[in-house]
Amino acid sequence: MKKISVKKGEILQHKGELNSKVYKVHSGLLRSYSIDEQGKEHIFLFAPEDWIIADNSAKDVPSELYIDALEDTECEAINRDEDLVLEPLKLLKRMAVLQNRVIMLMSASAIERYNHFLKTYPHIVQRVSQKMIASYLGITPEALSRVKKESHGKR
Amino acid sequence: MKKISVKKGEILQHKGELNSKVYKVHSGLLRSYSIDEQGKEHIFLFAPEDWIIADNSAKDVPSELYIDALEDTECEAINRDEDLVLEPLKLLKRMAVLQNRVIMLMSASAIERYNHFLKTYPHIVQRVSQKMIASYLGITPEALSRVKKESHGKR
DNA sequence: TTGAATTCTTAACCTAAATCAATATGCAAT
DNA sequence: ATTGCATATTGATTTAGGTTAAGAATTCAA
Repeated sequence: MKKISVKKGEILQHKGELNSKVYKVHSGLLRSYSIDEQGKEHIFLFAPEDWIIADNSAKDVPSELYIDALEDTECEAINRDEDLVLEPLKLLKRMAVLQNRVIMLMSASAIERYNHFLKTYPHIVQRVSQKMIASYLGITPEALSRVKKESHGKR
Repeated sequence: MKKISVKKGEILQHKGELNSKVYKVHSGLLRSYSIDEQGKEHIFLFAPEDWIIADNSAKDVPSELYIDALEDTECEAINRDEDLVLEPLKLLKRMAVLQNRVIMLMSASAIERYNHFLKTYPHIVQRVSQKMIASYLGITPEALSRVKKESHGKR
């Protein structure tokens, strides 16, 4: 358990690392993301204040995710087994978030996912670029731009 | 913690239930799935022997998933807080599975997801219908049928 | 402050997968 | 065996979202 300061843009953890840590954000904003074979980024999670972010790969397997800072951030690095003991309830919350994410990706259209994101994470919306939101939603920035126009029309 | 026998087709748990249980499968095969607004089923998870299956919604929130049996199944119902204490490592494994699922859904094509599924769950492939696999992959049975033809050609 | 670099938007076009529809195959229950 | 029903395949068509490209708007560094 140690305090860490990360500046905007700094990478806290790379894909492929072995004993990855769990980060508890005190202030600022972290994100985790993967890069696929075509070199495209896919944001897995945003972690603002009081969130916990980590790669969840099995411990004996190289991590899948990068973690970096979207804002200057103060956080705390925790070992994965410690985390399990210290904050079991937060872990369940993270499971809930992930479950929701899978369900949305499987059953909702781009517009629906966008509106759901606006509703669920209004505080994050204001702090990140459209590009980041698109990446989180699993669509291109162009598609998001179009989706927003449609949403406007509806209100 | 109590033993339960479920026959193929029986629903163990409905969407909307409040204090949902965690099921540990001893033999047989369970699945969890959601049904969207258009009435379409989306399989969230297959749970064969030794797997654990549950809805992961926050405890104070109605569950999102149905759980039913794809084969006659013997399993054990566990309270969610008990589960957390009894099998913390399995819980981490489930997180790993979910993370992978999100990454696949966001960054891989239907063919890639199918091949990944074949490689990762060869034992499940033989036990469920194409329709079920398609539903798990987030595509239609028609699309899966086409994808398989392509895969054949490539080998 | 100004130039360079991202980011955002818009448009035209393209492609993967969905939808719709028809047939074929398998399976369960009498 | 025969009926009925779900599953699987195949083809034609549609559609959501991707790709490419170009211009406008912001952000950032010097």
